[in-house]
Amino acid sequence: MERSPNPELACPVAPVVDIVFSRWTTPILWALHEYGRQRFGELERLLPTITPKVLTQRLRQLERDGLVARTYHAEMPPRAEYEITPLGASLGPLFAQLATWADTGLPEVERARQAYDSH
Amino acid sequence: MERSPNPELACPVAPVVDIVFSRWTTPILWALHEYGRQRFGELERLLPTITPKVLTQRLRQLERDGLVARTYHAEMPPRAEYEITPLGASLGPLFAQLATWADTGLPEVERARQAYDSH
DNA sequence: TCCGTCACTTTCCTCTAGGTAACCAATATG
DNA sequence: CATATTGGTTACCTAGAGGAAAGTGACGGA
Repeated sequence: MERSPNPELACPVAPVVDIVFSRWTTPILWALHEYGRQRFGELERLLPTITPKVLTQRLRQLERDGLVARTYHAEMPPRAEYEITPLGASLGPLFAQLATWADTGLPEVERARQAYDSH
Repeated sequence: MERSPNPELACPVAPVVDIVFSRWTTPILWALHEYGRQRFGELERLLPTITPKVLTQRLRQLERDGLVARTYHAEMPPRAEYEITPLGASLGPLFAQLATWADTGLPEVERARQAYDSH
């Protein structure tokens, strides 16, 4: 979770990577950005292979980092709603550019791998 | 290394994350982009806390993915040079945008964390 | 003959993100 | 009474990334 003193000295991008890019944080942010405010169970359905433990962990981290806001209604059964904050939404253009790069970049990476793997 | 079937279904950004964003791949790409072609030992000096094992591992992966090119001179002592490929360089604007986001985003994240941690 | 240089390689270890499965509180409904 | 619902929690386990430290091969120089 904590970066050693060096990588970020050499690279201003490194600290952002820690906060935004991991297996599930990116899909969660994307889902909230695409489909708007969602309940816990709705997020589970949008990300069918995530487990409740991990979903809670990532949501808590995103909440702590100010990228996602949680609203809890102590009804019975309870209701919890998650939505993107303005800070989280400010990542939108970045995600869009990443998705654009993926369109042409991923196929090129795939070709490079096949070339490399066949000596 | 392999994504389960789902996260990328929900999020077109996820596959890119695997290729580009990890502890050391980002700093390595950044260093090669900033300072141009570098020898193995020069990279070690630019990233003082990386170990040779990990540097080799990440460079091989970047080479296989077509983001970095390796030139080996079988002299004695040997000489190996690494440089960014056009595909790797095409990530430049993205990294720039990430660095820009970091300027205002990271302090906001820091404030959010302090607010969260003091209940 | 021993030392140093360079680009690694090898072995061993630790740490953590994530997965599996079971459990829980509190209430409404049948 | 049992059951379903919701938003989690808990204990346990595994795989993989990364770190530490030592070794390697081939040669040139002292």
